[in-house]
Amino acid sequence: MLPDFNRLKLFYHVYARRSVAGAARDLHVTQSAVSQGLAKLEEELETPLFTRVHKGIVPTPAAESLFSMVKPFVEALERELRSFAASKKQPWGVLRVGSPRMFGKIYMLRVFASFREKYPEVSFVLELGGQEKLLNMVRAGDLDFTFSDIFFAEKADLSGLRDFAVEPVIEEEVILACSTQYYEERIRGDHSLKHLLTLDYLAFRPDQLILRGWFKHHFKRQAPRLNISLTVDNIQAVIAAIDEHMGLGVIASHLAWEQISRGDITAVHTNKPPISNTISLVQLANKVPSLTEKVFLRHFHKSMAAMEMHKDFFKLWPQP
Amino acid sequence: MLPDFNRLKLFYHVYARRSVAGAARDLHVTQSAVSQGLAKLEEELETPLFTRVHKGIVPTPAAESLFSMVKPFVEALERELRSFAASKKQPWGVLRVGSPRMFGKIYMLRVFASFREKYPEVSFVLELGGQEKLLNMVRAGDLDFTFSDIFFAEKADLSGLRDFAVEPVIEEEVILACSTQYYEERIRGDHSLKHLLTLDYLAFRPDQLILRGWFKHHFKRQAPRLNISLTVDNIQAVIAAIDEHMGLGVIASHLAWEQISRGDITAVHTNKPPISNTISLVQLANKVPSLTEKVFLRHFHKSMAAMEMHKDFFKLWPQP
DNA sequence: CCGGAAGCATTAGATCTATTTATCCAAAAT
DNA sequence: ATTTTGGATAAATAGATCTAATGCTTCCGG
Repeated sequence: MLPDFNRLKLFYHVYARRSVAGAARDLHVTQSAVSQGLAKLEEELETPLFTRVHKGIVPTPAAESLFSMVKPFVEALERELRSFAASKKQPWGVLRVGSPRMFGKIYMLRVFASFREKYPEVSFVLELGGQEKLLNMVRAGDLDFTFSDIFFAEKADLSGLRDFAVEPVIEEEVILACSTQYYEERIRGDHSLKHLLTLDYLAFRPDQLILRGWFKHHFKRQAPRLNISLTVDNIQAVIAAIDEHMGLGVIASHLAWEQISRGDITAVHTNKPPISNTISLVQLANKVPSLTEKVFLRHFHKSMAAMEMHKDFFKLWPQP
Repeated sequence: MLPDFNRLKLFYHVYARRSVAGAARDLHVTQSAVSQGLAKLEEELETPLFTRVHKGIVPTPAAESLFSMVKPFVEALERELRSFAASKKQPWGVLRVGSPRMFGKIYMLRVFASFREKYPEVSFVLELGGQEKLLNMVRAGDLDFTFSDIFFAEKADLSGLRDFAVEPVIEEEVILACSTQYYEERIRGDHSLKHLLTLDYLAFRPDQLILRGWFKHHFKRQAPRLNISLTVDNIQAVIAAIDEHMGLGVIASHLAWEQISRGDITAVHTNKPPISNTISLVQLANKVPSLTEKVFLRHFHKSMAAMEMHKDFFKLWPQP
């Protein structure tokens, strides 16, 4: 069906130089090789590409139109090759990373911004979404890597993780919290399941997965219907709702650290340690990371390390 | 420098199928061949194109951007191949023909029009101009063929005609003519060189080549300065000027045949036969004509044959 | 007019490389 | 446990590509 592509490369040189011998020089082969190759191409295409004249060759219309498609290809290819080479010397190009919504909005955007200050040649595609979707995108090559939290995930399809390399990058303490005022009015130390079920809840996303997760972890049973006073897909909005005394929400403690230290927000502990939400970097195990990727991940880890210095502050539990 | 093009073709299939084994099936080779070829391509580019996962491969960003340039090329190539095949079954595409201005405007446009009635898939590029320019364009492959008149050419570079095939297609009788009224008033049978030099002339193009040619032919000497009353590059305008009694112009007799038969225009003969201007079809000798070309030239010759039926009417000379 | 030189085609033989055959490995499906 | 699937690797081979040599034709310089 398609002709031999190397002969098209040969044709490209012959046409560009309008000369068999010239192309031979360009390609560092003998004139005979070019002559034979060209003849074979014409045979393959069943179309004469050049009419032979005394000392030289003259392209036919077929050659012109063939060249008009080979030329842009060769040129694009050369550009491509140069960009491959360039991105081996310095970070360059697009980095496509996935992240859980919360983590992405809070951390990643900041890291991207600071990275781009140093490497403006690198741009980012940030894909926010559920872990399953993100992992599938990594598996399909649509993302270079993704961040993923194990807890928030429903049933981590651990069997399918064979191909992935998973590296924990940060641990969050997941707490159920409300405003101190709400706590004083409605809870006053009664952390029993029965009592908690009478209160108002703030759901992060309609599936209430996170709330259910909290109850499952702390009471070993599926949470029954909860009074949902607000559903919203933005964790900052959940915290704002807590501030407004609208009820209880599950958040990462450090996200509301200021309010907690000031005493505006209070966590509801049980006798079990709080959920530890590990956020991990997930990528294909055998992937050879590009320079861009390596430099970015080094930058990312540095940023995380800087935050880890506050790590102790983020721990509410064990209670004093 | 550039990678092996056949491996790019291989890459195209591997990427399209996201599978080494799949590409092997497409290409009718073994899985091993594809695996090795792909490995070599990655080596050539010094860039991993796929990361190997358990049962399969996942494209890297480099593969994506490479594919984004290979894909349009392959598709364009397939289209091209189809159009090559199509134009072997029926006339198709563009025919680029050269012609002397006069001949082109008078004859060629008509022939094109009638051809396109039958083969609307064929379009034309008509290049009007001097013979040297047109021959060079044929030599360079910019025209498929050209029509050329030998007489009107200055010094036909006959040495350089080795590569051309020349085939006469029509003979014109070239005459010096004026309006009968002008003839009666200013010439009255005195066709001597001396007398003729006192008259007014109409030049077709500023170089006066044609007028000079007429004098050289009939009096065996270079024509001295002539009174040029009008210079114009359109032969119809020359005839119109003759009609308006502005002077003498050199034209092909058949172009003013009606006026001549009506007695409105008179030719100035000498004792030598008039110039015979042979218009020939010129093309590269070794060229294999495309189907389009063959069909068109057959059509052209038929049209010419139809005109040749009037051939006798076009002869003014020998005078009765 | 004659002997290079330039440009391409052609042939036969040498070289190279793309492909196959065969084997292996790991995970998934049966 | 066994088979199946997708891929990697090593060695052998078949086939394509390239070179060397030669011929052909035209142009050019002496």
